[in-house]
Amino acid sequence: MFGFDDEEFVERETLFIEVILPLSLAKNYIYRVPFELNGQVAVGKRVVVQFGKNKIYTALIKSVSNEAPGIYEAKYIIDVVDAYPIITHEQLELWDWMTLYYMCNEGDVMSAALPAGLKLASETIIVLKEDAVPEEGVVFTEKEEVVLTALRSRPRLTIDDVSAILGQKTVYPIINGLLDKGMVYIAEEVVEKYKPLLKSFVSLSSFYQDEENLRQLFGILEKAPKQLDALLAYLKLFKQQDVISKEELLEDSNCGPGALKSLLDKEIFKIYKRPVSRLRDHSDDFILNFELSAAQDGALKKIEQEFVEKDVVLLHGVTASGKTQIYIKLIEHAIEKGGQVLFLLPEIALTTQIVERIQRYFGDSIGVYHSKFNNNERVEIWNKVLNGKYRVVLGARSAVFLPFKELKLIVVDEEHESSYKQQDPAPRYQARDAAVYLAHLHKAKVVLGSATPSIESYFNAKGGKYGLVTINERFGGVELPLQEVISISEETKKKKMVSYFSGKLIDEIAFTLEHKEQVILFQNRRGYATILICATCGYAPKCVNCDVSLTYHKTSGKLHCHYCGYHQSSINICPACGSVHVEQKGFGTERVEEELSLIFPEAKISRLDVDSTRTKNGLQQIISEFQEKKTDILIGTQMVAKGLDFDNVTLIGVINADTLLNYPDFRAFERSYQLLAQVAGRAGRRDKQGKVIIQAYDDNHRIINQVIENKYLEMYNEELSERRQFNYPPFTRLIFINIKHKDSDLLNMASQKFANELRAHLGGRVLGPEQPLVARVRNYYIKQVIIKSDKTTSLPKVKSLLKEVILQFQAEKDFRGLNIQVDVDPY
DNA sequence: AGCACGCCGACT
DNA sequence: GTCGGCGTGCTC
Repeated sequence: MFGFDDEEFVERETLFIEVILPLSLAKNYIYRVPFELNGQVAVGKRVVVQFGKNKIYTALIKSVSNEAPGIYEAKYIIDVVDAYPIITHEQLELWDWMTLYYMCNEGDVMSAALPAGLKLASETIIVLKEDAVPEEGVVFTEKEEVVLTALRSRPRLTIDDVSAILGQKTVYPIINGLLDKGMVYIAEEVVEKYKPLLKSFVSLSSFYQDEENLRQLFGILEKAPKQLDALLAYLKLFKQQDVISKEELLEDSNCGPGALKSLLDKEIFKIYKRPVSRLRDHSDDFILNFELSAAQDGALKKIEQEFVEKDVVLLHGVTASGKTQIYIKLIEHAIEKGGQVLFLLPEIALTTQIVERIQRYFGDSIGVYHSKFNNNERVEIWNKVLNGKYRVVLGARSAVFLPFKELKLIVVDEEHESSYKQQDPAPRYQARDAAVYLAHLHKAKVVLGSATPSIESYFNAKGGKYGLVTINERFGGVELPLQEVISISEETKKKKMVSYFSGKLIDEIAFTLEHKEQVILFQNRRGYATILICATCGYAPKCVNCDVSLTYHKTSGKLHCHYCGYHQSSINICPACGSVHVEQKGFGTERVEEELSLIFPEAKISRLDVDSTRTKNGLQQIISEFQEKKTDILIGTQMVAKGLDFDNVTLIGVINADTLLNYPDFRAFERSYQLLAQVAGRAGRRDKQGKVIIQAYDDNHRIINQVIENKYLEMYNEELSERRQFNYPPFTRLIFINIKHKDSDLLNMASQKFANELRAHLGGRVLGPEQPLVARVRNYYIKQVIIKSDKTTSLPKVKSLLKEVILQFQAEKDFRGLNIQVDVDPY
């Protein structure tokens, strides 16, 4: 080709790129591409850019254009990192959606999405100029001298190093001084954090690959039996596999490293290094052979049938109904069609058998992705998903960010779990919802599975947006536990209550212990007494921050606030009137433990709540002691309902279900039902039917019966229609706004004003500032304002209004220092 | 996120 | 006087 061809033209064009920086910034920045890099820039690749004075970051190219920004001169990019885009088009779309939907910055999403290993680290490095001679008349300060001396023994120092050497934080004046005096310069070093793991492999040198030479070698090695042994082991291994690692050879040949070294010295063997996977090998091709039960098969067919019309199906299957097998079949079908599958699990579930079972079933083509893995491993999984080596990925919420290419199916197990919602750093996303959107981008299907579905998923299923499939029987003939609701009022009348326990519950506990089986008792309050109250004047100690009653903890002898962690020593005399009649009202796990030990002095009882597990390893120790049957009875708060599997528990008692059913909002009532259903489903073994005893006052019997009869979803209906009656929109988009400040009075004032401002814009649908609760984290007070926008107001509209109000608000001089976090929780 | 700049109080 | 604290604003 001669003359002006296209390529030459492209090279002459000046390109500008919009990049996302991995920082929480309100907008993206535009950089200029030097001609020589024109051919390399592409959307989805990373670039090295200088941002600010002397910081270097890797940013991601969001778009490429040839129009220069009008007002400012764009900086040049330093380099292009990737040969190929590491972010797919769909991922960028997901990021976009997330920034809008959860009201955060693109940089927040990028930081959350990329494993740290793909974000390059930059370190500012100070280097001594080799030929530097101070100009005449230049005097160094003492601190400058110290730094210069340090640089002479070690010519490269980071800012942190200088800070350490001088023993002070502010080092910039000194470094600037040295820069001005021409003694040092700043070098920026971008370090790629990911290093592949190299492993040593052994191979026979090419000379001995020849049969004749090899035969002669046997003769030569006759006098060195260990070396001969190594050679034989090598040849044997070579028949089975094409590469042989150093370890394998040493292990198989019982020759020491000495013998191997001599073979290397004699150039019989060669060592070469190559990158290997850090991940555990699951090459054992053990196949779980199972047949679906009729119920499972029916559910599977129904799901696939629903998929014709619907993109999302809610699978409501009772505890132990064998949802995993259904997932496996669905995954199999998706893989057969050449697709990739994402299997989302709550964080805690990732360490349990379900992962192992699926891993065994699908072998090498499966990846596991969650926070316990280090950066290198995460990058490795990322790459394997990108190049399609992994067909199935099991992961916690952050796995929605992986670079899928052929996504066909997403399974969200335990769909109701709150750990799918990221709480603190932005982006505060709900991974289940993000998964639905991700699937939409890939035209993939979604199964949401749960024994206790979330209210929003049920709502979507009921409204016809999602399909609904139900399994009502347990898998493999395991019987549902016998469930019995005991009336506390009636037992009291009959004088059968002993402390907090009904006669029936005590009998059952005794019976269970006799049979060397275990008991879990559930009481959803911690501490000893819920309230202390003066019998004479009615005074009750309250938290100084939160305006809630303090709970008495006998173990610590203190009064604790369960909201903010505030505590003070307990009282025996009423501080208001001096009376000695201070009564205890309400009871928690500590009290249950104490009372129970009086009735069963022989039994070994332990307690599982936030207090008893506060010490390091506390939780693990309590659980393993119970699993090893060193404890007979475990008393716990809702922690006992969370995915714990004990195989010898045949009795579960709910001490007081009424405390569970007192709910101020629909989130709380949802959680109550879930907890109750989870607890009630957990008793029993494969070979023995379990028992569940639920104690409650009469008014709540109907609700409890319905929950345990697994008319779980009907409960939602009732609640929803009740709310409709009161003209209280059952499904609102909630926008939580946390406002933080160090000064609680100012915060109270500001949140009132903020809420009023919002009301003026949004028409009276703002709640929260009236609530007395002000939580305290570190030295900040936190107040929550909640916007309930019903479906008549569009979410983008509410958001833009909200942004406006926040900006306006933060501009006010009185309220500076106010930290406003927005958290959208939409339905 | 850094980092500079500017404004204040407490010290050689 | 200036060192060092923190609040504020900016980075293409």
